[in-house]
Amino acid sequence: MLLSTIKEVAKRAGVSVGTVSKFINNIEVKPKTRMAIEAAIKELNYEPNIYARGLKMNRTNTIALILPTVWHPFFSELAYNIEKNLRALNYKMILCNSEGDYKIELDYITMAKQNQVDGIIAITYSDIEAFISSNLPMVSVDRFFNEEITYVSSDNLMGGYLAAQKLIESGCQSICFIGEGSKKDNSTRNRKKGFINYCEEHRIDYQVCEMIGDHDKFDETLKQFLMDNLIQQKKIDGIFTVTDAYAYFIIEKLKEYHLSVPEDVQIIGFDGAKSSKKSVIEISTIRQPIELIAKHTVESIDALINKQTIEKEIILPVEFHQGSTTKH
Amino acid sequence: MLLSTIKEVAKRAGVSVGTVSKFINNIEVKPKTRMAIEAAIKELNYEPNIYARGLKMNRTNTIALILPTVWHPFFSELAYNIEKNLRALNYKMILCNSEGDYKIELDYITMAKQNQVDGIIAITYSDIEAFISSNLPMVSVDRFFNEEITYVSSDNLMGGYLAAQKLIESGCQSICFIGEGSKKDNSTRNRKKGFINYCEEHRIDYQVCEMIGDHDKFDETLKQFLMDNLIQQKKIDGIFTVTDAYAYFIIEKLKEYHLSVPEDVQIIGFDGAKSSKKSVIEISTIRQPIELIAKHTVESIDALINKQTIEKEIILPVEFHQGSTTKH
DNA sequence: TTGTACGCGTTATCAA
DNA sequence: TTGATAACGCGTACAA
Repeated sequence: MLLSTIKEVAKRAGVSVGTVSKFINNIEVKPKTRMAIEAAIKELNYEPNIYARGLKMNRTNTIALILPTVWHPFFSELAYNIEKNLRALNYKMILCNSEGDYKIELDYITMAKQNQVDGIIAITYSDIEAFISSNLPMVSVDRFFNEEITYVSSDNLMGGYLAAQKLIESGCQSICFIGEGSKKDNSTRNRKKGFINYCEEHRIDYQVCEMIGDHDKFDETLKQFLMDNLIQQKKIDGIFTVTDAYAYFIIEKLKEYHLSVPEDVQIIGFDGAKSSKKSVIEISTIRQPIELIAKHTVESIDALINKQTIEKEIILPVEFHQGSTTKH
Repeated sequence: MLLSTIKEVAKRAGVSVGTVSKFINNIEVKPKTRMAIEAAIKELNYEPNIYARGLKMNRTNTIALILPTVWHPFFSELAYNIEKNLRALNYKMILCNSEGDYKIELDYITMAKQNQVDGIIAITYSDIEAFISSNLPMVSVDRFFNEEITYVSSDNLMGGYLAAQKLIESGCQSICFIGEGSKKDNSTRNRKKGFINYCEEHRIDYQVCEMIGDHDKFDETLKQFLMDNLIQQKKIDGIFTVTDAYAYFIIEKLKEYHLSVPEDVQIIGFDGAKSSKKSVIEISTIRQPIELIAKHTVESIDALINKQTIEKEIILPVEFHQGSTTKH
């Protein structure tokens, strides 16, 4: 079961390599020669060597997907859908878990530049612009870099707005936003902004518990915030968290103090990812259209690779998912 | 920021391509020439073309990971860890979601044969042996094919045994195994077998609710089983499910009939995967040593690629995780 | 220590 | 319609 080359196939079929190449690439050949080539390929168990082809064509049909970690419901659902869409266009996908580490991200980008891949899909909050050359097609998901770099994102602004609206409509009197952001991460900033927009438009009092950057202290800050506003005094009865993960975390914390959700406090998260195809979303949340994100991301990277012109900014609609953490 | 070739670097540095190649591959050159080459590389923004190298060397430092879907807690945790281990050995990983579809699996294997990858790591229950040539290194995870194909697996037999033991130790009087298997899938069969072994060794009555192959009817079978043994009469007070996913499913079902876990029925699942690094395992379960599996799998595939001799069968220990679905 | 020249497997050009 | 041959970028004998 050894592999053979196009040369051997040509010799066996009694034709030239050029003709075999044409056949492989679906260019018309005489029925008779076609049959001879087909037979030779089968007999010799021939498979085209993609690397020789890549060398010649400067195309490998491979895309790198760089994300923090696939070990996370949102990213695994996204990675699954992106791979599915890529495969439909005959691309392979190299999975790159950067763990949000700038150095690892650069390693992957270096790899990409070595012609390993035709393009990059990245979810990153590091400043990697400088390392992206214009001849390396890239699509950013969730993160805006600059006017040049195509990006695909959920409508985070609308998501935050919707969350505030739903909390109020479900009967909350006093609501807050809880999250941990980074300066770079405009998507989480927009979630907060949308939330605030709604509150200010409707003259509703709101609070924000946030910590930029310094992750270590957030636990403490959060605990203090919950103490002050929920446990010692029930000032707040509605919470919007920047991600579902935070929502789950807070639900656990509240349990410890015997506050019940949604009776005492209602909570809305953000993401709406499921940990597997069959599982269900338990909490109330703003759901990102993951399938759509994947679809548009792949369409964009494919268009970039094929030098077609495309929208540089794609914002996709979110929707509210009613779960068990808000009242009907 | 255009890419340049080794030729251009050589010209710029005033040396030959051979010398540059040596430098790239860490073969000693004179300090003076080294500096000239280093400068030229920087100036020309040179990156070695991995495909030209791969063509020449017949190595690409890329591994294909074939699994049903990364959109699943167990597989995403596994994929994450495998990629991490591969990266440490300087391999890239192509992620292949086969959705358990034989045809898609073969497509990926064809790709692998075209020299896209140096080896395959596969989690599959299809009969793909025939398509694996001996010159394509492969490690199977969880599935035994034959004596030739290296495989890495949890100790499923011990897991089933442990589950039965723990249920009994937690006070169960009458226990059962619930699962859906396939004829090919020896890992789930072993879970059942271990469970039965314990019961028979200790002369404990047990039941089995199982369906091989025909997925459509399983829902109905299961419902009937629960009706007969739990809802109408409380015959059973301990359940071992073949995976965590089934455990969750059954917990939901029991809720509908107002049976509470673990008070009325205790449940132990199998897998113990977390949906993200930070999340916690809620249910009682037999935990697979995912990190260890990843580590040994990667070591094995690397050894195979480098033609080293290795263990053909690696069985790794499982452990019981105490969660909220069994009594202490 | 460095340079030359060939080959890896494929596609593209052009002539037949 | 087919065949011959020159690239593609790199590694490596072998020669200098």
